[in-house]
Amino acid sequence: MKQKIKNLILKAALNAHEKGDLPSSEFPDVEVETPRVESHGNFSTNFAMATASTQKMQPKRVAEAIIKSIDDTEGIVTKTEIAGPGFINFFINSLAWHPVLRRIHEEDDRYGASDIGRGSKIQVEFVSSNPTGPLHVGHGRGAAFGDAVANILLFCGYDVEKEYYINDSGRQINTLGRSVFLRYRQLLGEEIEFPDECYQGNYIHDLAGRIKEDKGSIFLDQKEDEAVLYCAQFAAKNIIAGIRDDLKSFGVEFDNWFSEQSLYDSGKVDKVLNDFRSQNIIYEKDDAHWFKTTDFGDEKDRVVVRNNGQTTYFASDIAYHKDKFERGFERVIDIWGADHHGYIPRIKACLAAAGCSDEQFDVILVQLVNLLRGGEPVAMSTRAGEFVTLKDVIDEVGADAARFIFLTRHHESPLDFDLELAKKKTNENPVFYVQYVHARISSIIRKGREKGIKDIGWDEKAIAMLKEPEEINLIKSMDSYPETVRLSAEFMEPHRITFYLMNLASSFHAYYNKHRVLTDDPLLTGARLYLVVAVKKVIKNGLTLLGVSAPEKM
RNA sequence: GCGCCUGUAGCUCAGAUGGAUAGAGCAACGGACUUCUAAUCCGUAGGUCGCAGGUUCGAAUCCUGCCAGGCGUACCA
Repeated sequence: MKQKIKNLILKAALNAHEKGDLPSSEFPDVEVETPRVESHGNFSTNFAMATASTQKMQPKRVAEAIIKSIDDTEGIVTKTEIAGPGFINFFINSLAWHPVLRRIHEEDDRYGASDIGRGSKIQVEFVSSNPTGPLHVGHGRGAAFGDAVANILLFCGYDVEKEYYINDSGRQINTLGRSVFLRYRQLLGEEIEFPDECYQGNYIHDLAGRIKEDKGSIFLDQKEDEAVLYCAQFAAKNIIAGIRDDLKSFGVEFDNWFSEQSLYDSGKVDKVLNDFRSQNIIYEKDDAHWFKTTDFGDEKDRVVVRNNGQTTYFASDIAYHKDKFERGFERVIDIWGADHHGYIPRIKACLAAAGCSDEQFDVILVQLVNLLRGGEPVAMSTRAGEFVTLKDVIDEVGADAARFIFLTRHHESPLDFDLELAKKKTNENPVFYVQYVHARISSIIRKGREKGIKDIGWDEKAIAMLKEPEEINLIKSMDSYPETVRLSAEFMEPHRITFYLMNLASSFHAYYNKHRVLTDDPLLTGARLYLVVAVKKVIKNGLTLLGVSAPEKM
């Protein structure tokens, strides 16, 4: 509808110019918005004000000229007015909204989809938690966010690949192996002090126990290096499998699991370091190798090879990001926890050095999650290995509630996640509020079938009976869904869809409480069913993008 | 110290990339179920958009400075 109004305005402006009412044919983009106040009409444009200076006319005069030239062949506009400093307000004929319903029924689960991505290859990398322990709540937010972004981009015509980067190499894996090995020795009766820098969680105990069951005490007689290596590989493999399971029960599946170690095995890390050496952007100082990231906007240079000869994680990250672009992605999105933000200039420096364009790469930071229970903070300490895992949360509140709540905030806004609130089945908890719409409509449909009411499809005469303000309101809301999806994709902000759904749900509940769908009038009943089924489709459509289910019954 | 993020109703947050009189939910108060699911709805009340300047027809939104909170500032990831 907004697009139609835009077209009307642009045509009117061109007409007015031809007639000589407007001196210039240069026009800015037409911006049409939905005013907050109803008395300002259904749509409003600042076009007259925006073009006034190039026309060298007063905004109100421009507005008059445009209104005079509006050619509304479809009869969608009932009234126009000039208001304030030069706004043009449009009032829409309520019957003109009805075709929106037909479109929703026709496009069905593709309603709101678009081709703004034009099939371009885009990679979304998220979660990428180290395989040294289970996922916690914060990872859940990243997972819900990344998955929703990927869904939305796919829906908008991008060729999306979801990737998880596994840091299965380097120091922390060695520490993991040592942690498990030490617990293993303790289990076999040795008295050893367990160092602070080792991983403390119970899962380390469990893994050590499994090794003991499988292999007995054989590692006590082997070289420590080999034993640690075995423990590390065993532990990492099992932890990754656990992460994969947790994500799956959270409804998140990746297209690709990318191993850091593979970059070493294929020689890609060495190659990129050598390339950079030959470009003289890696130099030696204090027995270490430094990448001159300051040449590319970073505040200080960064070590890529330590003085003990080991590469840093940063070395493989250079190779990794270069590899992403070599795989042909036109755009690469990294989703990180906000605590890693200091790392952005470094990665941008790599890409600049490798000749990749800044515009093709974006980092989206997701703020951390404060876990609460009944308003009180839940104590968590990663060091002491005491934390609420993502699995705990899914088991307690359910994947739907968790995912939805994670998406009720802008990603850069910190989020309080209250376990008690997430379980509440009241208006305080928006998940059920939205899902309830779907269940209610499903129930109406079932009741209708019991009564033998048949679907009418698109019947102009019947649909014309939909003229209650609450009905028009619902249609207007659904009309704006495709735009919401589009903006949500452009800004990579899934929370727009969350808020949209809460808003649509509110309009529906208001309608439901005031009017009956199944009435004595078959024609009216048919029309209202047609309306309500459209609402059901849009609700399901939006929930699906967020990765939340749409239940038939609650 | 420097960098990034945040600051909007008592609480939790939106605010369509500069528009008209600032928007929800919760909490508070008052109402609505013999009905298609009350996990719902209707009404009332609630504001110096952190503070101070600036840009312009017009600022919660853009610029500058300050205040408060969070995070970061490794030869850890």
